[in-house]
Amino acid sequence: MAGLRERKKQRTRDALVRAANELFVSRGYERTTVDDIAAVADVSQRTFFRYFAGKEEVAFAIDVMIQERYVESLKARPPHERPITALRNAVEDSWNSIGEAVARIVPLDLHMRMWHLIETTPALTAVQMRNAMDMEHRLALIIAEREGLDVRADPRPQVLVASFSATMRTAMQSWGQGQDLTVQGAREGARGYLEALSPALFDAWRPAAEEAPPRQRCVRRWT
Amino acid sequence: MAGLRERKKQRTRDALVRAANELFVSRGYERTTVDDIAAVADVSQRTFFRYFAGKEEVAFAIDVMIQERYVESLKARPPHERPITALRNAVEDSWNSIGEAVARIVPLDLHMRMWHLIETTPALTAVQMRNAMDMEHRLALIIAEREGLDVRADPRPQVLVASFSATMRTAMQSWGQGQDLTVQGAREGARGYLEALSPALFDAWRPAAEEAPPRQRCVRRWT
DNA sequence: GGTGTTGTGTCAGCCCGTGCCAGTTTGGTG
DNA sequence: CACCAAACTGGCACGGGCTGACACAACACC
Repeated sequence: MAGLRERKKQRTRDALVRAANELFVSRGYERTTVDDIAAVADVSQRTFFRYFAGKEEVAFAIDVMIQERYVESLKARPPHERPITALRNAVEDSWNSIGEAVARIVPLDLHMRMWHLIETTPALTAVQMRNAMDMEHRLALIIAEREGLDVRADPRPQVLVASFSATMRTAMQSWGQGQDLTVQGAREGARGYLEALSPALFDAWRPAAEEAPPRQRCVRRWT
Repeated sequence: MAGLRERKKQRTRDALVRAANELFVSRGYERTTVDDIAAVADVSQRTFFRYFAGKEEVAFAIDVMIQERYVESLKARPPHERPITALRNAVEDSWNSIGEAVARIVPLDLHMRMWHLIETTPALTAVQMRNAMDMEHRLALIIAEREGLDVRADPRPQVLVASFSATMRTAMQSWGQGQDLTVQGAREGARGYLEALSPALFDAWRPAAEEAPPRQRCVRRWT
């Protein structure tokens, strides 16, 4: 148990996150001012900016936590799994523990609505995309490590992670547009999209004979 | 030839874009104020905001134009090409005509440096990612149309486009980090990454026998 | 040339974000 | 317990992004 100072800081931080999430969800991101958030959390505006670099950052506090957990899950996957399998299984793993971790800071359904707000607020989707990109770099490094590759010389880890991440994002997006806002629904949606990933790139939509197959000698180049 | 009013507007707009690009590149995005841009283009700050919704928008004026051209290229691809082939060929097509189109507004090397600035400025990369996402939706619609699919019911167009786009982005990124900032270099880099795309998802990195193959019965679900 | 439309400049004002300084709380020490 | 140094906080001023309102100038059309 850390000192009083540390605990106090954690409490104000959580209060700010909770206040921000509630205000954002109830009256929208743009229509919420930093002063509002600070007032609800009972601190000054100046203090808010000592905890978060900007208004955007507080909106992604939960997401960042979730991302950290995912990275840990991936690192913990056994090394004999193939890259894409590890990526997929890490999703399943982290989804099991995320719920309660989130609930310790904000109610779960509040976070769901917050996630939906991010998807529908341009200024926030932009930041979300950049965060996703940063994470892709980290994941590519982990995959490259697992496989003993140099991420600078071999594009495959980066490409694989980027495609995987893009697919997950797409799944989450269409899930958010539907009505079923349960975690279970997201999980099943993601499974379906991931299953569509390889065939979509195999291009097994029509009989392959319609077009001459492209030469794929690239495998030799990196082996 | 449009009226004087129309031409004048076009000229101020181009002047603003050019001024902004030059200032951004020379002293950085954050250290350039809107007043600076307006001053160089010889208009008031208020007028700037009548042409562009924000400081970010003027930074992507050229990119938006390029994106429009790419969409046109894709629409013009013959319908017998398979989706991924059409996407790839549209890249080749548009790269042939983009250079001169850009040069009519800003010098080409200035745009190259601007592109590099976007990659290295967090606030701009975020917007770039969102733009890319918006475009993915448009491309998925086009692909779905070509194939006679419903983009809401079948995730494959969205997944394919997302993976393709992510791969292109990755290629552009590693190209920007290198020294060869010629269009030819970008073209060849993109080819290599695209060739890596399918094998990376096939997972042909190690002998497949190490792990039981995942069931892929999904193809049946959408045929 | 007169008239309505459209574009522009000026001004005031809100909000985000930062540097600065003074006041308060906490943790450690004699 | 008293004291001090470190860390945290609040208040203030200010620069910069962005918007609404209004008056004025430039264009288009008759």
